[in-house]
Amino acid sequence: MSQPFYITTPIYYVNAEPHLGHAYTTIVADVASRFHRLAGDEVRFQTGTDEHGDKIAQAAQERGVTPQQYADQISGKFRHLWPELHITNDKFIRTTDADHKQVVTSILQKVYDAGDIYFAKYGGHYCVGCERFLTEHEMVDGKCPDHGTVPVYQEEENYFFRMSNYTSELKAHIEAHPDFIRPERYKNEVLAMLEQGLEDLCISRPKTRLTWGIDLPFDPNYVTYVWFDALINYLTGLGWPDGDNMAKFWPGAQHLIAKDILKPHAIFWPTMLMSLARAEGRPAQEYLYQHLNVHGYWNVDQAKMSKSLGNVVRPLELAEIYGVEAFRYFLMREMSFGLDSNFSEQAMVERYNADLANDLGNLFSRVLTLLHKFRGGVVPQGIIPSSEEEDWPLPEGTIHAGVHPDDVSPGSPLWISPGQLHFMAAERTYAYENEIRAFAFHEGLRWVWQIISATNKFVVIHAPWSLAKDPQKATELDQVLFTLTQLLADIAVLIWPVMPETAEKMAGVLGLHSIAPGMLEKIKANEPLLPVGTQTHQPPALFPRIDTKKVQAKAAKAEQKADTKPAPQAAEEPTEISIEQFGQVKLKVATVLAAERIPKADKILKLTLDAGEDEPRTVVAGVAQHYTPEELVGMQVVIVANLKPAKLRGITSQGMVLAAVGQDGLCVVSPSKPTPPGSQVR
RNA sequence: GGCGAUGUAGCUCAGAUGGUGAGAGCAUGCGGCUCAUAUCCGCAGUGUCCGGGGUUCAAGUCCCUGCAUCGCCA
Repeated sequence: MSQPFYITTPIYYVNAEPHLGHAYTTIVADVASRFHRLAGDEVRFQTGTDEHGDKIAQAAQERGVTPQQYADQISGKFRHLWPELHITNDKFIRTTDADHKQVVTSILQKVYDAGDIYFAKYGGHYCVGCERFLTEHEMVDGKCPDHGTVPVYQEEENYFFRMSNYTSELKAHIEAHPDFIRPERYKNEVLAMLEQGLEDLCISRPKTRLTWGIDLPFDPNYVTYVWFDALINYLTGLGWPDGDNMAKFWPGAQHLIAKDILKPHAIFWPTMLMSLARAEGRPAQEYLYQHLNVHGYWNVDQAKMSKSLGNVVRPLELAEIYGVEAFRYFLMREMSFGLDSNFSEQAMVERYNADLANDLGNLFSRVLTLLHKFRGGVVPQGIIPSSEEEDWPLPEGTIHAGVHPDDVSPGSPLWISPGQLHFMAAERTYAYENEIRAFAFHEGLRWVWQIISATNKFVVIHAPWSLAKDPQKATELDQVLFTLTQLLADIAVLIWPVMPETAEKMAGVLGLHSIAPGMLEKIKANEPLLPVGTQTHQPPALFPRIDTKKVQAKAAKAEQKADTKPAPQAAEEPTEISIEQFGQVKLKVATVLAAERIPKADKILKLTLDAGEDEPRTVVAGVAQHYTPEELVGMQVVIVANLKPAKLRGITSQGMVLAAVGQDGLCVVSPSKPTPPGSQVR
């Protein structure tokens, strides 16, 4: 347990809808939060929306609504997106919240009273798009280089914050705390800015130009500059000045941002905090945040994105297609934190198949199948040796099928004993923890995948299916299956911050009630997570492999469609398919356990089916106009069992019910005699 | 214009303080196993370490220079 952890994302400007960049930042914050919760730390995770400024006022005007209405609308979109991405923020703050206005006002007054804000005349070329004055040098042909518009020359009096006074103090702090800004490249960038010297910061806008903002407490003719307003949200959210959370969480404050807003966070904000500290007569150290974590951009490779969705490419849709968990994993694994990365559907599918389906999903599936086959799914007797050396005794000449004898006799480089595997996992868990704490998520996940890989190797080396053939080796088989099952539990815990739902699903199947703080410590201490005798369940396919050929074919097809504008509908309907193609469709008999109407949906019913699996399936069927729910209960139907789950009216449908489409209605297909649920149909 | 970063196998990238034969993952080829989601394990490669100069007994690793890409600042 360490210091309470306070992580913030930027508050997102409501001039645009949420996109990949917002999602990434927020997912990173969520992963860090979850990791710290797992480590037993107290955690507070805050995100929100920034709602003041010229641009918002303009966008609202264009739509004929008030700025507040407009802000409410976009802010709501952010707020509702996060739960869908399995994000667990403790606080969602808005700069239009009353308490925030209060805090900003109060801080401005303090800083003003302390003499760090002064009034001065300023003239310059103001660009509305940039919301700031441009220097002569910045303009190209008298226009703003970013917006291509001619700035307006304006002379006005404004309030300025004495930022320049803090230049050397900030520089000293950064030099004394090398990880104040990380990764290092951004620290260097900030030092370079400081080297050039800071100017004072204009922190006001006259109301003649803008009214959508927070009034300056010492001059009602002005509103506060958006950055000065926005940054303070990090304090408001904790109940500044004297809320309980303030004392508890502010000392462990860490901010998370994308590189484009480095300057406000690395320069404006610390100097504001130093000024506030000075105004309160406290040391600056008490007010400065602990870390600023800076990440790079996602370059969306349009060419490699799905064409199946048409020409508009929306990375967030990939989360719907391949699952939120895989989406989170991909973002965390693919980007070297701090650097730019490329985002493409192809890269995501490759990671999905290689890391999630082949390595993790398949490991989970094979180990549990073995456990069920040979030990009834019960965790057998076994131990974790107290040291690598004192390993469980290895039978002489243990040679198993699957590998060359020379390669895997005990002592050879490829050999892994149960003790070695456990110790290796413990060691990698330490490494993983260090990387995650340092925001090197991609590195952290690499360590976890080393454990997964070693566990797969362990399966082959010890070949439980061979051990099972020899009754003399029952103890050895017990130990091997014990070890493997414990490793699955370890892995579930380790991936929880990134893929919480998957981890919990794994835990459930393993008979582990929940994933709780303290488990990380157990793994590091080589203590088993699953008691001997624990009953496990049949494994589901965590990440069904994605057939890349199908995806490509689909993409190609969609591309054709896109090329020839009026899509020739009937053109591609293959007249014949192969038996293999048909074999890919898994049809099963299922019994309807329950059926219910869905509010506001007159065509579909929500069915709960027994398909001979551990848990009942939910399938949405479009039969409401032809069957009453009562008629269906108890009836046997045929379902497509391996259909990709789809969301209909907010309900995830895991398959579809087959029905004959006649001239006057639908008729559900049913076996002609009662058949055990789960029976194959072919 | 100033400053900085990056340029290493087909792809994505690791490679403090210069010193045994240049690495990982993915993709590729070959072999093995059959518990598993046609998955897993093993083996095998290929690289002018951006080009050119230099320092050194020794340089992806230091210096200079050129090119390319990107970023920051003006």
